[in-house]
Amino acid sequence: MIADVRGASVEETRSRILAATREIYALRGSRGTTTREVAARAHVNEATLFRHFGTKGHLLAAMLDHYNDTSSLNEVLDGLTGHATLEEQLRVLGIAAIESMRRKEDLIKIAMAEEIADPHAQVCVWRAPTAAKESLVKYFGQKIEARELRGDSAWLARIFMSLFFSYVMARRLWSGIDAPQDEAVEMMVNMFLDGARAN
Amino acid sequence: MIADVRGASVEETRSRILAATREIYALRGSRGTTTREVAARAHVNEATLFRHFGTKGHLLAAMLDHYNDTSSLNEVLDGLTGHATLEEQLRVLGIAAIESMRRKEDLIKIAMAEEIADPHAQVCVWRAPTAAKESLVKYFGQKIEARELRGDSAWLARIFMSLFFSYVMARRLWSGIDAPQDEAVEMMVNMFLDGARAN
DNA sequence: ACTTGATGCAAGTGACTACTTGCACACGCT
DNA sequence: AGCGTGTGCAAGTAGTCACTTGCATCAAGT
Repeated sequence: MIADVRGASVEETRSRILAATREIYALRGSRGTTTREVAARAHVNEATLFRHFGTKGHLLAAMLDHYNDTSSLNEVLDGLTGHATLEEQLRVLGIAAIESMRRKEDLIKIAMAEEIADPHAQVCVWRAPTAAKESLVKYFGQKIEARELRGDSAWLARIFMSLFFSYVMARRLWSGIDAPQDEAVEMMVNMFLDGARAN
Repeated sequence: MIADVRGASVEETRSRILAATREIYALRGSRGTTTREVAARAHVNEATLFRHFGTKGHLLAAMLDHYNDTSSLNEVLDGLTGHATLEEQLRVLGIAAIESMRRKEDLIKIAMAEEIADPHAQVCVWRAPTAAKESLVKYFGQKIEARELRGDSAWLARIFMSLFFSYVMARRLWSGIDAPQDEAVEMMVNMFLDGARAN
């Protein structure tokens, strides 16, 4: 029996359920995910799912918590001192932002769509971006103090992240131009630094 | 009887149903929307709803089609010659973009979430932005020819719209900074034109 | 006056959903 | 060896959902 996973550790079962939850949730949205389908995909009995998480709501919350990695950007920021120029640092940041968003694209989209329907999901999904935001604001603050950038650090961070947020979330709209990612990042960073005005 | 609207024209009934559909979809998401609730909000019998649209899926498609206004941006672009400076033109464009996106924020979110589930919804909702995109690319092309801007017109358009797309769609993330909209637009336009680099 | 068609209303159908229950099995720990 | 616990399995419950049906009513067109 493939489905019989007795003997697997409790944590393994749990994380298999959470992974399945994420997949189904991304496919069908919060209302569309059924505990049956999640259980099936996790190769777990539906009853086991409920024994672990009690209700579907708790399951979703647990999943969103579980896939809420807040760490990544800070590591990137720490490793940034190795890069000489400001351009280079921003490119690294941009690529990190794109990759992080892409990894959670599914969750972000669903969470945005269900903004009103499920406020708790909101909190969970936006927690990581919020932490990232704060680190970024601090980073830009330092760059302003060092007279490498000008303006308001919060707005710089907001605008900087806008570029990559849209790059990931609305790339469907721009299917005409599909430059390789590195090139795109370079273009966006250049725009961010120097603008588009001629001369 | 409030609910008895016999005598209203067929089109009126139809558009009342579509309006209700939009409201409920925005509130509950695609799976959370029930035909019962839509019918109730439209002050229409559920059977009438099905007599008009056949299935829930057709109803959604009809709603997305119905609220797909492609016109607005071109009018704005036409009225742009009255504004003297490039900055001013871009600000007007930015405000128009924000308002247009805000008006359809709910639809955009639905479409994004539905990306996988229902490809038809995609086509409907992205039709207007795609048209807008093309006009904008042309506009930026002219500005480049006139040596007011530099770069690739498609990318300029993409980056320019990124700013406002994120401004609307991710404003939840930036609840800390809530400058008045005009100020925000000014800031974004300035960034777009001159970048953030010091000196 | 008669027909036509859009609608209301009430009831219903079958499918699906979240969640439960009772029991058997199979591991790991002592 | 024995016990606890995590799991499978099958059946079930009460509710909800999309969608249908049959019939009565009302308004407009001819």
